[in-house]
Amino acid sequence: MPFDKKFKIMKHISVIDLLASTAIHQEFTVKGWVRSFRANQFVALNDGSTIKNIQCVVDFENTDPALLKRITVGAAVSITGMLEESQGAGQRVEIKVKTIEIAGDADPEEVKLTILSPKRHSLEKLREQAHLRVRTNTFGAIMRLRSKLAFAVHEYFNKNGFYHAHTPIITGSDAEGAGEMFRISALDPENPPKNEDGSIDYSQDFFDKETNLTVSGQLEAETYALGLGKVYTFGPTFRAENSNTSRHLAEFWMIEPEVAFCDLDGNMDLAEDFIKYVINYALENCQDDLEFLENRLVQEDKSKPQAERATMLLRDKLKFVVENNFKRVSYTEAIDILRNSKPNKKKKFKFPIDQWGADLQSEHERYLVEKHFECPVILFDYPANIKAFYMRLNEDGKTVRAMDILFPGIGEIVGGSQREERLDVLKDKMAELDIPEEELWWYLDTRKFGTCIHSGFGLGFERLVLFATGMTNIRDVIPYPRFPGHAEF
RNA sequence: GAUAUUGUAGCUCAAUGGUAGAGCAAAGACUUGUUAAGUCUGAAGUUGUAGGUUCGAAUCCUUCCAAUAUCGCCA
Repeated sequence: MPFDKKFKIMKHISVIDLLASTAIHQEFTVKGWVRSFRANQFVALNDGSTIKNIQCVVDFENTDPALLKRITVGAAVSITGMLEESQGAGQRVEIKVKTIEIAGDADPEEVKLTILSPKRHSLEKLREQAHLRVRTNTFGAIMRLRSKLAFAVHEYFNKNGFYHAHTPIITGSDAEGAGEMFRISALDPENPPKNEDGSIDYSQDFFDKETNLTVSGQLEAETYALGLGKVYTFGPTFRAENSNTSRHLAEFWMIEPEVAFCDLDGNMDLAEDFIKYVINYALENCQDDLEFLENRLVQEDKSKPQAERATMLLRDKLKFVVENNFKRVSYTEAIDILRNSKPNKKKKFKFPIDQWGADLQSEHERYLVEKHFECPVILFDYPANIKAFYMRLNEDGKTVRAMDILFPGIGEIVGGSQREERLDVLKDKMAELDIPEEELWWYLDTRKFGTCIHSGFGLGFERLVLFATGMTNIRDVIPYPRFPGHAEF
């Protein structure tokens, strides 16, 4: 039984249920926000349950003009009336209004200064009013899709025998090496206790040590994989990097599965299967929102030169990902492809590829994904010296069992690896990179007590939402984006 | 952090160094089965900021601020 019926919390029906209802000539109460009020009688009402509006027809000749005047764009209203078949062409059913109550007024003179005013607004303008943008069609669609995708993430792992591990947000280890961290402290910033050498004495802080916001739950997830077998984390992650791009955030949500007795091949299989499941879930469960976002992109493309237009519609692009295998290519093969590529020979790359061992720049990744293979690509077996300390060293002694998944238009969406399970090799690597063993004693313990082959990856949730929605700026797929200089709202 | 571009009405944009203008939105009136409704009317501006060049600056120069894109770091 639906929650609303069971607990009688809501005495009104949602728009999504009303639009699907066949209860013609029955009375309903519906509550939402006025999207438009046409011809003094047609209220387009939206309550967020779906991108679609319910049309409510007001008998304006028998309604107090003072009340009609308060039915303005953005106002919250409660409408009671009969569900009837619509005489107009745009909708199957509509509500013949019996009573209309203004729950919350919206002064048109003030509404016109906001993005609520009924016209097209740029995404930049919407970003400045992030608290109101969820009331627009575009952001309603994006955020409903984001919510559904998050649900699909949990559903996938739950169906496949994974346990959700809640790894800490506050971390006492600063050896993860995934980026600059945000320090957290309860000390008086005006007058912190000092050591003799003038540095801040964190032993007097809340946790008796220096602590930060997590940059990754991976190390903790590894310890849980080596007990629960298959685990995943899905939570906020923080990076204090001064990154100003359309695909980086200082606060983002990361999905990190970790699996015991799983090698890199199994890891790639998991990542590919997972992504396909989640994208397919959106295709099957978010059709109205995807249709709207697809049309939005088509409209946007019309103002672009032919060469910059999308070659595939949004939903076709998603279907393509679901139905086709990702191309798996070793780093060494990728270097060969790039070295012999036209842009490399014609010196079109800003960073020419000449020898094995070079880190791939985004221009190279884009070439592989968007020009050469034209599909998602999994790159694996990277040179050891450009990757993190915990990745499994291959028998060749120079590559590690790392893999990145590259998506068209987005770049790196997944970064993962088989983890180094051999205690001596791991210790040598840490010594090489000056990572103190004392910091990670608990992590090293996993390699002492019943170590085993295991693998995992990190997937940036917002990058997945970017791909699924066809949006191009990551700040538009999270309610309140955090990036350098921006923590408003 | 680097580079580039942009900043004019609520929004999207015009304006050769010479009177700041249009569309949309909003307001008022009319119309009333509309689908981003329609018709008419009036209103709306310290051209991001601070300085400079010039008889004259939205326009040229400099400072600062902001936004966006690309790059680096990554997810």
